[in-house]
Formats: sequence, C-alpha cells, structure tokens
Amino acid sequence: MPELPKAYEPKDVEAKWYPIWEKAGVFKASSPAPAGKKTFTIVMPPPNITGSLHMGHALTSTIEDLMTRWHRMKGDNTLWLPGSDHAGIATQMVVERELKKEGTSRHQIGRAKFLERTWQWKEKYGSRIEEQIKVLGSSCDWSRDNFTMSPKLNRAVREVFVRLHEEGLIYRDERLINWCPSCLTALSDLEVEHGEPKKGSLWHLRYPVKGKPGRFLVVATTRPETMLGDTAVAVNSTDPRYKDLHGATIELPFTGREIPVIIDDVLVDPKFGTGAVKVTPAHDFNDFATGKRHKLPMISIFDANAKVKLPGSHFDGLDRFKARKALLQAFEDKGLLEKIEDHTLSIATCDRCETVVEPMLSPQWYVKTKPLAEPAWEAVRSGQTKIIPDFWTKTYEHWMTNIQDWCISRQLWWGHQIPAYYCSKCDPHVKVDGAEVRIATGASPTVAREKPAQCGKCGSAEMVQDPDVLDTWFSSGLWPFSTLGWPDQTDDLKTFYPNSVMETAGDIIFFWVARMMMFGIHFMGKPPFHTIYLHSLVRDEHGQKMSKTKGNVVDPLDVVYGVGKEDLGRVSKAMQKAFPDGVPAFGSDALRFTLTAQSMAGRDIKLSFEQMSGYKAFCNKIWNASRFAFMNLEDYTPGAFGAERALHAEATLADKWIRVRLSRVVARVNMLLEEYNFSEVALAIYHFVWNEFCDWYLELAKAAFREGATPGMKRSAQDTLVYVLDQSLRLLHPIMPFITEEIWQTLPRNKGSEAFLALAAYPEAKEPAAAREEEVVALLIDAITAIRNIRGENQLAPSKSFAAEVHADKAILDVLQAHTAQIDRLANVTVTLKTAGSPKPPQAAVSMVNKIEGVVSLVGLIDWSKERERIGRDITKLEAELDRVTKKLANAAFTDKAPADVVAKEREKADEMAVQLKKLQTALAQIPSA
RNA sequence: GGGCGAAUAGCUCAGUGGUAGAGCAGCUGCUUUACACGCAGCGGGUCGGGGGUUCGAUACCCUCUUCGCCCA
Repeated sequence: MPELPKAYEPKDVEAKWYPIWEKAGVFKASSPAPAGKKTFTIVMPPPNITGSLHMGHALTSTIEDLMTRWHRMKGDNTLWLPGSDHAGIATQMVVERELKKEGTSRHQIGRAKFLERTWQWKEKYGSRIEEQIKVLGSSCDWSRDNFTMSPKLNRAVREVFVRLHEEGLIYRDERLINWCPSCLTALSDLEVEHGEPKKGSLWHLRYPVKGKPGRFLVVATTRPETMLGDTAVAVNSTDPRYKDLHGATIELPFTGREIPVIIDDVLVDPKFGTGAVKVTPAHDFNDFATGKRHKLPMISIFDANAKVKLPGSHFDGLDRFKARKALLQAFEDKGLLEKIEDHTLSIATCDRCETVVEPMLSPQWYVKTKPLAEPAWEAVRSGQTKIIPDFWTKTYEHWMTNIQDWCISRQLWWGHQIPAYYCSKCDPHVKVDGAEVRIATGASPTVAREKPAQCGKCGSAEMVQDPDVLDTWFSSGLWPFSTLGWPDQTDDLKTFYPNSVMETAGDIIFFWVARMMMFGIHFMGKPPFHTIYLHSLVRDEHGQKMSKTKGNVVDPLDVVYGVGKEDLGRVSKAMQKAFPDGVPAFGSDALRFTLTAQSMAGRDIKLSFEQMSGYKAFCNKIWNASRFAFMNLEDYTPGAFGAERALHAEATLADKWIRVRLSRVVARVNMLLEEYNFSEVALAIYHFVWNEFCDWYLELAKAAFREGATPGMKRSAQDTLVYVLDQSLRLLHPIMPFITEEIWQTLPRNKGSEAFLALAAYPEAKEPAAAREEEVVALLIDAITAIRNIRGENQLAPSKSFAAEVHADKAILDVLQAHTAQIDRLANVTVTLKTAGSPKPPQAAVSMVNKIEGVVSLVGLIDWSKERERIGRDITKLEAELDRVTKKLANAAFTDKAPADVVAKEREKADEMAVQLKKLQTALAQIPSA
C-alpha cells in the first residue's frame, strides 16, 4: 500500500490528472454514437477571447462538468463541446488600445491590416481562457474546439444570413437606432442599459410664435441641444392653453427655420412640463414615432461622434454636452430661457463603455423576429424545452411575445462581415473612398454566399461588400449546430443535435438563449435542447456584485492555487482581510464543491471563504479516511471482479449497515441529479461520507482490525471498506474529479476494472427496503450518545473509562446485547444492560436519547448543581412539549377532524413523553442535595 | 409603472399542512495513533409585520414592509 501524506495537498494531484485524462482520450465523444448508447451533449457558452477566468466561468464549468462527467460515467456517449467567442467590440477595443500605444490607429493602418493584427492577437492570447478552464478539471472534448469566427462558422453565418434574407426575415432599413458615440456603432436594444433615475433638469424654452409678436410657446425639455433638429412643436388637442395656436407656426431660434405647431395626443401629456413638446424626430424615439405619424422632416444634427454637424451654424463642431451649455447660454442671452426645473430621469447608456447612447437615424440590417419568436415560445410553452428554474419561463414568454426586430449590423471591423454586395459603378448610393466604403440609404444590395463576380445590372466587376459586421450574438446564436458542421449533414450534427442541456447564466437568456432557440428551431426544425438550466450570479460574501471598481473580485485561480503573503497586494481587500498571512491553496475540487453546494436553483451565490474552508476540510477528511483504509489493507487482495460487492459470511452489523446506508445515498443522489438539484447532491454525499461513513462506520469497523477479531470479520471489513470507498468516490467524482481519481487509482482493484474513475460506472441503486440493520445501529448510536452526553455534560475526560448502564425495554436490550463491546469501545465505558425501571446506582447521572436511558454513577467526581440544572432543563423542555400535545388531544376539533393515524401518532407521542418525563423526574429526585 | 425573486439560528442557506434543520461561527472538554483541515458534548430561532383558510400554518391565500433583479 502506498504511503499517503497526512494532510491532503491538492496542488500536485490536480496538476497531474488533466493531461493524463486528455492524452488517454477520456473526454472524447464518438460520432456516430456506438450502438445502444445514449447521447448526452452540452455546448459550452463560449467565453470571450479577451476574457480571463472569473467566478461566473468557474460556476458554469463546474455545473457543466458535473453533468458531463455524470453522464459519461453512466455510459452515455458524452460530448461537452468547448469554444470561444470573438467578442466583436471587446476585442476590437483591445487591439485599438494596442495600436494607440504604438501611436497609430485602425483608420491609419486600414481594415485589412487591422484584421491581420486582431487575428495575431487572437492567436497569441485567445486561448488563455481555455487553458484556465482546464485548471478546473473541465472534461471538454478539445478535439472539437470551436471559435465563433472560424472559417467553418463563418460559412454557417453566411448561409443563415442568405437564407433568412431570401425568406424576407432579414432586411435593410433606415430607422432610429441606438448609437454609441464612443464605440462608433449601432447597438441592439439589449445592449443599452437604462440607468437608475438620476437628478437632472427640465429646461423651459420660449419659442416665438410667428405673426404674434410677444407671444411664446414654452416647451419643456431635458435635452435642449436637440432643438437644432426640431421639426415641430406638439400640444394636446384638449389643452385650453394652446387652443389659439392650433395650426400656428414657430420661428425656431438660431436656425432660421419655421416649424409647425401640431396636435398629438399620444406624445403630449398636458399635465407634464408645460404641455408643449418640442419634436426632434431624428434624435428621440417618441419623437421619431410622432414624426412618422405627421410626416415631419427628420433632421440629423449630430455626426458619429455626437458633435453638432450644422455647417454655417454657431454650434457646428460642438460636442453634444458643450452644445447644450452653449445653447442654454444663447437662450438666456435672448431672454428665451423661462425657467429651470429639477427633474429626475434615467439615461440610456452603452452597456460596454457607459457612454450616453445617442438615438441616430441610419440605415441598418434587421432580423424580423416575430416569425422566429413564435415557435421559440411555443417550444417552451408546450414543454418540449424545459427551463430550470421555472420562474424564468415567464420572463422568456414576456420577451418572446413582445419582441422587437433585432438590429444586427455593427459598424465594426472585427466580426462576420455582412454578405451583402453593392455595385460601385451603377449604384449611386455607394461611395468608395480608397479603402473606405459607404453605403447610403436606398442602396440595392445583392445578398450572396460568395462575392458576385459582376453586377447583375450593369455587368461591372466593381462589386464592394457591405462594410458592416454582424452582432456577435448572431454567430453565437448558431452555436448549437454551427459547431457541429452545419450546413453540412455531418455525423457530428446527426449525433449531437439536438443538444441535451444548455447551462448558462440567467442574465443572457435574451442575448443568447432566446436566439439559439429561434435559430435552432428555424434551421434544424427542432429546439436545440430539452432543458435550459440557468444559474445565477456569483457575488462576494456580502452579496455585492463582484466588480473591478468595487475591488471585490475573487479570481478563481487565486483560490485554486493560493496566494503568497508577498503577492496579497493584487487580491481583493476582503480576501486580504480573511487571509492576512496569504491565501491557502483550496484546490479546484474544493472550489467546485463549494460552487455546487451553494448553487441553489434561482438563488445568487454568495461566495464565502468560510464555506470553502469547510469543503477543503472535507477533501482532507476523505483523504484521511482513505489513509485509514489503506493502513488496514496491507494484506488485502481483491477478489474476482465485483466480489467485494458481495457480503462475506462473517459480515458484521456495521458492514451490513453501511451498505444499506450507501444504497440509500446512491438512490437519493441519482434522483437529485435527475432533478438538477445539484446543491442537494453535494450535501447528501457530504453527509454520507462524513457523518455516516467516517463518524460511525470507520469507528465501528476498527473492532474488526483489533485483536480478538476473526479473520473473516477482518476480511469482510476490508471488502466493505474498499467497496464503500470505491462507490463514494464514484458518487463524488463529477463534483471533485481530481482527489477522487487520485485515491481511486491507489485503491486495490480487480482485474478488468476501468482504467480511470472518470470512466467507471456511476453507482445506481434502487431505494432499499427498510433494513433491520438501520434500526439496530440507530439504537446502538442512541446508547453511545446517551453515555457520551453524560461524559460531555459532566466534563469527564474522554480518556477516563468508567462503568455505565443502559436502561431500556427488554426488546431493545435483546438487540443491544450482541453489541455491548462496541458501546464499551466507542463510549469508553464498561456497560451493563438493565431493564427499564431497574434501580439505579447511587448518584446516577442520566440521559435520555429516544427510547434509551444512559446511566452513570458519578460518585465523588461531579458538580451536582450542573447535573441538576441539566436535568431541570430537559424536564422544562419536555413538560412544555407534553403540555402542547395534551392540549391538542383534549381538543375535540382535533380528535374528530384530523386523520385517525395522525391522532394515534400524537397519543403515542404523549405516552412516550410522559414516560420519559417520569424517568427524568425520578433522576432529579435522586440527585444528592449538596 | 409592470413583472419576478428573497426575508428561517450570529453568518450562509436547506426545508415540510402535524415536536424547526445543516454547514460555518460560538462555548466546554480532549495529543481517543485516519484526520486539530480533527474528535466528543453544549447553547442558540414568536420561521419579516398584519389578516385569512384550517382541528392545526414557518409552509397555502391576501396585504403591508424591506432588499435584490428584470422590463418599460
């Protein structure tokens, strides 16, 4: 037997196994699936190539690996497909920052060079996050690694784009879009954050009415700078204040333009502000709709950087916030600023850079979502796809049934370039300026899989591609099938689509999950997964969201590897405080167990170091239980395959008992896994291993390894040790792969056993019938506990042995008779069994545990006041309880209406308590009075 | 404004129409040779407030309060 270190050190063990598993092809799935095998597929939510591992990834990997390893051990053909996302804006910004440092920019080097640079960056740093994921033990099939911008996936993207366009589900249109003046691109509705309402101002501006000198129409606005683009002023038809102005004309200050007063009861709430609203259709969504209703001109006043673009005006070239100041000053100078009111409003910002979003009029590509969303909702409504936890279903329904068309074009360079082509020769809307291509509204695109050789109209070969790229989520939306080779009918596609489970963070249900559902159903005819499991956020231990600005981010790798005292500067303050002498290496297993145990469905995880320490201790516990086993297996030779499962003829009560308990936990764990109740899985195994196997079985089994035990008893205990340990390691492997594989590999194994625990069969068992051994051991535990109680309460040293009695009904004593040696050993006493009611020794301390009374004569040693206090406490408690039950039974309403068995149970309870009470009272009476 | 979730021991959280649970923390005692990352024992809760249904509610219904999230 190998010598194991006394304390578990995760570092070497965890570093060792991943390459071995990978080299042996343990994680590889087969396509087509071997005959008779079920298939289980998860596609990993592809992390951004710019990202580095955070707790969200750790949680995702933990849960997905748990499911994957479980299914693999069940014998399924299991695929966990990894990959990464090109992350359009994020990656482009990273490379732009690099260029800036070098004193250049993407515009200076041009699109082609820029893309080259970005690919270089991707090759160099893009796989960092995948390497980090391996540290966690994630059993992905890396031979099927994918990247959202690979040529393979690009082909799928083009195919989808072309087909949707052919079906009329993709179109180009000029509308008001959310524009980020910093990222310089359009954003989808989902990429806009609506911030918390903040204090702002409502400016009241006087607009002169034409032909009525001295008469002003006062408009209230939160964005005075947009007045340069006003094309009307609206009032409510019912508002008496403005009846005389219906049909009037306004002389719009500083513009030389005249605009009409219009009546619009949708836009104007007479109670808000002044009841008169300036209308800027090119820079406000409500005004845009109003403009459409009234066929108003739309005047764009900002350029891409949100600077005023009005050649000839005083304000030309001013940034929008400077323009605001300048305009307010101008209004004030002319006496046209009536007043300023305080006003709270929420501001829309870019979710990536927090710049205030500017509504802008521009031509973009859209997906018509309604026809895609309907079947995507139907799949969930009908139960074809189930969302866990269930409360997400409503959110999903609401979104799918109120969906808006999706703006998919982005004015970026890094991404899938839109497969639309224009003729620069015959299309007047197309402008080519060196490498720069501009496509104005009204251009006629040819959408095609490959660039057309010549223009379909004029035959010119001067075709240019649309310069825009697609929203990153467009390509990740195809992930469940594009990664498997679609549009080709590959073996992988046939084998692994539909996938089984989608496991990801709840906050991307719209961005990603919804889009996979829409695309999957549309192109594959079936929803991409039968189950969507959504986990929540990992927060810090105070429930705060982890963020760089708060400085409370916990890096999973710091937890896994630990952080030396000298490096503590780089970790969060909370972590420094918790570990002033350096962070210990918890190891991946402990981190994974913590995340699993904490991942209660629908609840955010508060990551606490105390919990993690507890689960690291659990690793140590398993390690030491194994050490104990190995110490007692020196002369052990495994039998024929599976032999240790059979019970030896001389199996002890303990041997039989732990096997029953094992089958119970096996049955329970299997059930919980089916229910996706992973936290309870972790806790059930924890409880079994620590509180049943270690606390009781190992202690009871020691008897079989001591003098006086027969060789048969010893052999049976060895069999049982090996068997239960083996099964426990199997149960635990999906949560803690490293330590379990390490120990399992050192266990004596039979010929024909699997090469890796990762491939060993997952335990399966039916819930066993109530077993007699469980009752017997329960009694044994009660007896031992009763005596330990007295020892503990009276502060008798564990090393001190003394005489003790166990009083109980004869039937119980008959059962215990055969096991008094175990009571003696585990309670460190010499026990005598006596029928309930027998006289007690002088100065007896008693302790009732269920139906068993422990009795110890404390002659000479004891502080009796404490003992009296303790029994008094027990009596008070019992009396209150008995009183409650008695009253209940005296209540005719209860005895008449409650089910008979419930009433009987209460009666029995009352009787039992009365007996116990009497015993305690007798004991109290017998305590010496001084 | 609409929707969703949460409120249970000092902390983090399970849970059930019929005597409130775990882990951690706390207290007490222990070099009991697998484990001090441990062992044994103990204390600790009007289950957020109010109302209702019920023989019985921490659990089911209504309402309020507080906190968090999403949508507009």
